[in-house]
Formats: sequence, C-alpha cells, structure tokens
Amino acid sequence: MAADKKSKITISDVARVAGVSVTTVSRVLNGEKYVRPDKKAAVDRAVAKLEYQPNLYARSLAGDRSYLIGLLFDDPRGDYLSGMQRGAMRRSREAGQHVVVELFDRNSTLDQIESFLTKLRLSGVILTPPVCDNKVILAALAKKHIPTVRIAPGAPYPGMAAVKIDDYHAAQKMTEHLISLGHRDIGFIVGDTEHADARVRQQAFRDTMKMAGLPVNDDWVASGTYQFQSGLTAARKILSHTKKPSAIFASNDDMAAAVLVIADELGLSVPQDLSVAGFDDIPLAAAVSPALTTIRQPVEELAEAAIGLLEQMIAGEDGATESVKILDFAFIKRGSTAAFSKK
Amino acid sequence: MAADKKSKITISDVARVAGVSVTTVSRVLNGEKYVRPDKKAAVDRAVAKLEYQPNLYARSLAGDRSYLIGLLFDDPRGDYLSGMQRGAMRRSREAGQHVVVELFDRNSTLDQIESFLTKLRLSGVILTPPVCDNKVILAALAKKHIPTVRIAPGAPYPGMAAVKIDDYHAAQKMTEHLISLGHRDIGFIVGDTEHADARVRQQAFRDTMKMAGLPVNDDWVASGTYQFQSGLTAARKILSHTKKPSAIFASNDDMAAAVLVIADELGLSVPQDLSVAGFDDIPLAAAVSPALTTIRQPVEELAEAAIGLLEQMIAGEDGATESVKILDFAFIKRGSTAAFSKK
DNA sequence: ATGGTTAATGACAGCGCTGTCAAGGGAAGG
DNA sequence: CCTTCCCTTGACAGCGCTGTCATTAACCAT
Repeated sequence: MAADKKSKITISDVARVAGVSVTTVSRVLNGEKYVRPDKKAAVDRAVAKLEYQPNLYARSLAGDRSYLIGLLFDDPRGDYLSGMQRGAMRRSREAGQHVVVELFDRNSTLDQIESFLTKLRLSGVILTPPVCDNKVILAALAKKHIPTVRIAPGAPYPGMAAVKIDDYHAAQKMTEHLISLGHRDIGFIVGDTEHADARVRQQAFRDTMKMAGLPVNDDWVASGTYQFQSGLTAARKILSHTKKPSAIFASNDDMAAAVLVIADELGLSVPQDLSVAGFDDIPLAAAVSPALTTIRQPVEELAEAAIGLLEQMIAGEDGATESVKILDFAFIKRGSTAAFSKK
Repeated sequence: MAADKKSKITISDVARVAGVSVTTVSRVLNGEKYVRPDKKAAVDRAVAKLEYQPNLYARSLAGDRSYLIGLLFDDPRGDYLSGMQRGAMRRSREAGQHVVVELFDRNSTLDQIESFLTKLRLSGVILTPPVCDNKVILAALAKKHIPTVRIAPGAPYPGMAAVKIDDYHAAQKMTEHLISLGHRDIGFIVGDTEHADARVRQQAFRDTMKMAGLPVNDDWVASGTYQFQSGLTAARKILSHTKKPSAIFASNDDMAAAVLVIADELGLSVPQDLSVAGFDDIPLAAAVSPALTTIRQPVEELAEAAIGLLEQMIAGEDGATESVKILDFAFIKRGSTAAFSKK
C-alpha cells in the first residue's frame, strides 16, 4: 500500500481532513453517542485515509484508563500457559486491548503487586491458578476496583467474575469410566492442593467411589504437586504395596505420565496390568505410550471467555461482575485405560 | 463509581515534600546527571515516604517512549514459550519495563504489525523463532528503528542483536555421541526449516557424518515440523524400510518422543534396538521412558540475556546493536541412547 | 579582577488525547 | 410564538510528565 507515512499523524490531522473538531473525532473513536452518521462516516474515512493510530499513552493519560490487560500467573504448566495466552491475545486484539504478562509467585510481596497495579493502571486483569486464589493479590485488586476475571478459581470472590470447567463433574466422569471398566481397586494422585481444582477433583473421586459402594484405600492415595517429578514419587508410593490397585487416576497428565514410567520400571504393563487416567489433555498426553485417557480442558476458550467477560465489566455491564461461566470439558478415551482383567 | 482510596500522588507532591522543583525530581527519577547528591537523597526519601509511582502514561507521552517490551512469537512449542517469558519478565522487572506478548503467525499482515508497533510504541522487541526470521516483521521493526533482539535467528540482520546457542556445535556433539557409541547407520529427522536452527542442525549432522566417513542414507532422513505429530510420520517413514538405522537423531524432543512411540509400535526396544536422540531438553524429555538423551537450551537465560541487550540498546550503547551473544548448551545423556549392538 | 567554562537548578511549554461546559438548532409542548 | 428539552458540536483546560532554555553558582585560567 502506501509506502511510508512517516510523521506521526494526530487526532487533529484527522479532524482537519474530516472537517470536524477533534472532540468529534474523539467521540467517534470512543463510540460515544450524539454524533450524526454523516460526520461519523467522514471521520471514519479520514481515519482510514490517514491510517491514523491513536496514541495509546495520550488516551490513557487523558482518559485515566489504560488499554492493557494483565495476565498474572505463577508458573503454571507450560502448555496451559501457552494456550491461555493464545486465547487471550486473540480476543484482546479484537477488543483493542493488549496483554501484559506478569509472573507472581508466592514470594511476591504486596508492595510488588500494588506497585505493578498502580504503575500500569490495567484496565482489567485475568488470574490463572493458583494466583486466582491468592488472597493478597485478590485483595489488592479489589481495593483498586480493577475488573478481574479468575480462571478455575476455588471459592467465589465478591465482585469478580470467573471462568471454569466443571471439575467436579469431569473428575466424576473419569472415576465412573474406571468403575465401568470393572475396576474396584482404584488409586488416586492428588494435585497441588493450593489449586482449588485439585481439591475438587479429589472430592469428586471420593464421592463417586462412595456412590458406587467402593472403598478408597488410603494406601493408594498419594499427594503430588501437579509436577511430573511428584508423580514419580506418588506412583512409587502407591505401587510399593503388595496389593496394588488395578487403576490409578492422576489429577493431571504430567503425573499420569509419571505413573506410566513407574509402571514400566516395575514391569507392569499399561493398560493390561494397570489402567492410568489423567486430566487436562496436554500435548504430552497423546505423546506418551500408551496415550492417556484424559479430560480435555478448553484452555484457549477459557481465556477468550475471560477476556469477553472483562470487556463487559470494563464497559460497566452489571451482570458481568458476578458471573461465572462454565465451559464444557471433553472426555478423551485413549489407550491407557482398559477393562479390568484379573490375573 | 466508588470514591477511591488515597488520592494519587504526583511528581509535584514529591517535589514539594523534597523541597525541590519537579524538574529535579524528574532528573533523579531518570538517573540524569547534574543533581547534587544531597538533593538526590532528599528526592529519594520523599519518593519512599509517599510511595510515589510515576505515571507510566504521562512519562510515555511526554518522553515519547514507552516502558513496554514486546515479545513476539508464532506458536512456539509450549515449554519454550513459558521459559522464555519467565526469563524475560524477571529481567524486565529489574529494568522497570513490562512485557507485552503478541502473537504473530504467517498470516499476520504488515498492517497488523505496523499498527501494533505504532500504537504501543514499544521501547524494544524480542523476537522468538520463527518470527525472528520473518522478513516482513523485521523490515517493519527496522523502519521504525525499534531496538530489537532476535533469539536463535538465522542470518544476521543489520542493526539487530541476537542471542543464541551454538546449534551447529550442539548438533555436532550429539552426532559424535551417536557415532562414538558405535552407530554407523544413523537416521535424522529435520525440524521446521522455516526455523533457521532446523537448517543448522541438519547441516551439522551431515557435516559430522561426512567427517566420520559415514554415509547419510536418504531413506533415513525425514522432514518434520518440530511437532510431535510430524515426528510420528517421519519415524514411520524412516522405520518402514527393511534396512533400518540403529539410531535416530531428531531435531527436537517432541519429534524424538514420537520416535519412541513408533519404535514401541514396531516392537523395537529403545535403546537396545534403536537409540534415539532429541534436542532442547523440554520437560517431556525426562518424562518419557526411556528418558531422552538431548541437548539443553538455557531458555530462560536466553530471554534474560535478550532483555539485557535490549537495555543496552535502549540506553544507546553502541556495541550492543550488532552484538551476538552465544550461551552455552549442555549435553544431557539419558537412557534413550546406548552402544550399538549388532543382532 | 575579567572572561570562559561547567555544574546545578527551575520555569515553562507542550506531548495527544478526553472531560467539561457552553452554545446552537430542531422538535415537541403549551 | 415562546418554552423546554434533547441532540449535536466545538472550544478549551488539563492529565502528569519530560525537553528546552534561561539562570545562577562555582571553578579555572588568564
């Protein structure tokens, strides 16, 4: 197209070309009412012709708001993060916002957080687990009245929206799957209980076992941290007992993959001797052998939905603030689970 | 619209408390010279006392620069991205900058890129593969004179710094490892040749084989895209021939993991019947069974170094612009490679 | 002393935009 | 025909900071 338009063009250039005042241009840019259609058209034409780009910083300074959305996280599993970002960015672009990422771990101080927030004056924030349940951060956000959407949070937090899948239902479904295959001795690896979802998944497992009239043997329940390494330890612990379960349900795929490795070490073949189930459907799940039966979380969609809610909140739509959006999960049957066969 | 907390404090509040002019405060804030130590101290004290946070947008507007660093990528492997970000963020925070992430794939238009750049007026940009070799993006960045650091780029680009490991040397080392184990029939899976590193790794493999006086059998060279899926196809192709190689070197871990799966399918045991080598040392590499012998890229360090270089470029240090920083890789020996045993 | 530098500081004018307010014009109401 | 009210528009004053320039103090070398 036009090779180069160098000197930065401003709103007054647009005003001149469109034959209106800068105020009117500003109105059009911000979609305010009280602008006659013909003027609006003239402005739109001028904007297009000049390839005008409003100065983000001038807008932010004058309007006392920003066009930046913060995505705060604390070292989530890599694949989770990446999908989340992809979704958030795609949606933000449409909304004229940009995504600033920031890392907060449990060592972050209140000062750091407040400093970050006041400095960037974010127009909205998305919190991923486990930051979404970090009291300090939540309080700081609430105090500053920053629109916030939490992804897969634990307990609700007043004034903040949330997006999640139904972890309980999903974990229940997986447990039922194992039971329906004839397994009665089922082990479970708990995730990082700082994440609310880890607690819910465990609860669902226990409830479902109880409903089916099956006991949960504590020898076969081990706690992990959602990390692969922790899965190794947990699996070793569970499979060290003379009487072993015929199936293990791990709270996420990383740990389920670890079970596979330990089973291999112990000469147990999966799924003949041991069925293994995971959760999340990260790429790894399909990459291991046998591939993992798991639950798919629509990660990108979660992020997109979060940005959508944020937009509504920023726009001041009342309902949005307290809404909780639940997206569908998918049960993925692969080779790591099979019917129980006594031997 | 709740009446908010403490009224925002500005630079003039600081000036008043410190008993100096706003200009002087600004000088201290920006580390300019010509400020007497005692005044500087007074300002620092006032800043601390008031917990003053400069308004990012006012600074950007007035100073015509931003405090935002862009991290552009095009769907890199998840683990790579996550490490990259962690490193970039940690270092940026120290430098008072923030990281904006943005996705650019091959469908992004020049318009989108220019719009993004002029709107955010980034103070610097980091490019990850394969965006770092995207002509369109590079040209846009160069035209706007935005300080840019490329990570693992192909050919050098004038005016831009780069950070990388010595891919050639690393791939050479891996090839030598395989040869030293007694393998003579070695297969190779090429990565996405849009990434410069994929081309270099392949070249190193071929050169090293030649140096050792070993032929490269084209039946055993297959091309992939760095994705796990493509590794499946490539491995199937290579192992479909009657005469099979005794080792396969995949250009990254995802594809190496795929080789493991196919080997299992074909009843080949690793490493007894087939040695498999990867590259990158992503978490998956240690999670599969047997764990992969691979090359570790110091991803976070690469990102940190990139931000460091960016800082220098932003500060206007001459040498920085053209510098290429090479970080060390590490050779990781694990269970997937073993001495050749004829059978 | 005289002039020539360099160091240290402040006054002030914007940066490009939005919020506010005042004003003009028409439709509706009396 | 005059109000009243609402729609439509533009002038203008900042938002909080930095760049520029003028000014004074301090220091050297004549």
